[in-house]
Amino acid sequence: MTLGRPAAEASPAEQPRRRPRGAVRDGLVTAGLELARNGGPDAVVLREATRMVGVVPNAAYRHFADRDELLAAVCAAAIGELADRMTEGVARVPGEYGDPAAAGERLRAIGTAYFAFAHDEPGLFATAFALPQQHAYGTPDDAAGPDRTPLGQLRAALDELVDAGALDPQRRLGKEYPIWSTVHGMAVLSGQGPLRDLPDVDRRQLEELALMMIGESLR
Amino acid sequence: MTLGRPAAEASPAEQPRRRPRGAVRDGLVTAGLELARNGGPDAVVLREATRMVGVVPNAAYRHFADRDELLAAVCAAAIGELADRMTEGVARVPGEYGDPAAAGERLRAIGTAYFAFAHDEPGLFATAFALPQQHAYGTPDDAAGPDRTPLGQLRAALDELVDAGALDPQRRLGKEYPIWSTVHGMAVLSGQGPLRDLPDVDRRQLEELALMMIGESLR
DNA sequence: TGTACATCAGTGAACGCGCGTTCACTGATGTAC
DNA sequence: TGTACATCAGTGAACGCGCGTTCACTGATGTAC
Repeated sequence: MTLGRPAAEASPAEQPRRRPRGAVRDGLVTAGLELARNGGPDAVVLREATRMVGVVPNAAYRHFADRDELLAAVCAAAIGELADRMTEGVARVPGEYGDPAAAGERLRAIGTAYFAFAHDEPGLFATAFALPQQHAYGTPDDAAGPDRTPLGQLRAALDELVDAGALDPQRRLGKEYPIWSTVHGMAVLSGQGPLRDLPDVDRRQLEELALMMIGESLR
Repeated sequence: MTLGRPAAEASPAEQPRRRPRGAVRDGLVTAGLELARNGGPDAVVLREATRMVGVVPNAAYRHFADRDELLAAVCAAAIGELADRMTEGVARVPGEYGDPAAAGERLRAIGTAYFAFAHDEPGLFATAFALPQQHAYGTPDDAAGPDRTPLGQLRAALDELVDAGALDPQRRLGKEYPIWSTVHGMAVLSGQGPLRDLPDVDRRQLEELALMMIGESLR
């Protein structure tokens, strides 16, 4: 898998050798993301990323202070992929805002997307939580607009349940954290964790149990 | 921190140079455990462990096929420490077997011990779940006798709740997994995870919310 | 009880590896006047 | 519009590092007869 041109087969003066602004940086992040996809955070090797982009290793230092800063960017991208999956899952649920049943389904869709991401992309999932220093998990990238982070989307789903009258505002307080924990814990245990060798059927059943437990705790 | 004698200051022929049987192997595991305590699974470096024991690097290969086998032993030891903490926590709860309130407290003690271990020993906690290949989590080391593994102890607590009449046997089925997930998820998120920078007070509050959610799901 | 021999558990030296990172450089691009 | 210069984004070469692992060896311990 090669991104950009490897130096070996350089274009024969047809194009300026210079890449468009930001292309190398973007390429490094994309390459790092691919490495993370296949091997988790430890596989995000700076030299390998530069090789994939077709650039000399130290060129990376024009764009990142060190390897950790590259990893941070990759990590943010991984979180973004998880967030996208959630958004898609939620969008797929019919029913207008405030409908109690639909609100419940949307919350469930968030959990399901979480499980699916952890299962389909174990490397990215691990990377999303291998934050070298930053969070970017609960803090919106923009001050305005809806919070598209995973935690933000979970909060929105719970808020809708309250608006729909399906959840007592009193019991809403802080509920996102135990719920997140339950989903995350199951994803970890059945993914990389001790339950990772379970057959698919069993795993799905455990995931279902987790979602049911969450449902119970909202009733 | 040095275990055993470093080769430098060898005893001047006072003792036979030979260590008692199994001492080097045990020393390597102990050294590895110490490394894991301070830096997680990645810090379990074979050469460093041999240095701590005071033995030449390749001596380790008399006792382990490779680094992964050493890590597996260290990982098992870390799981053992977690299990010990649970056992102690449960033992500290008064009230005889079958008393509903006491049974509930014992289940809670298991969760509390889990949180405390994750918080006090983040390196060991991470190592306990960095299983290179094996499980040893839900499978008892002995066919006979009570299951002392973390999952085994959780199961026992739930079984007692059933025996005490505090939990419908119907609802008992598979409950250990969502419960484990909730506790594990919270431990991970607030430990190494995105919530790791929370002040102690807030963290404890979230842990409490997780335990409450578990309580609700048993009612 | 004594001898012969196999096994065990260590030593010493070396290997190849790939990594992150630094240095001095160069040529293209963008900017000020 | 043209020139002078600063900045940007790459190259090329090299570094030190510590790791896991292999090889051939040696001397002590345990075992068979």
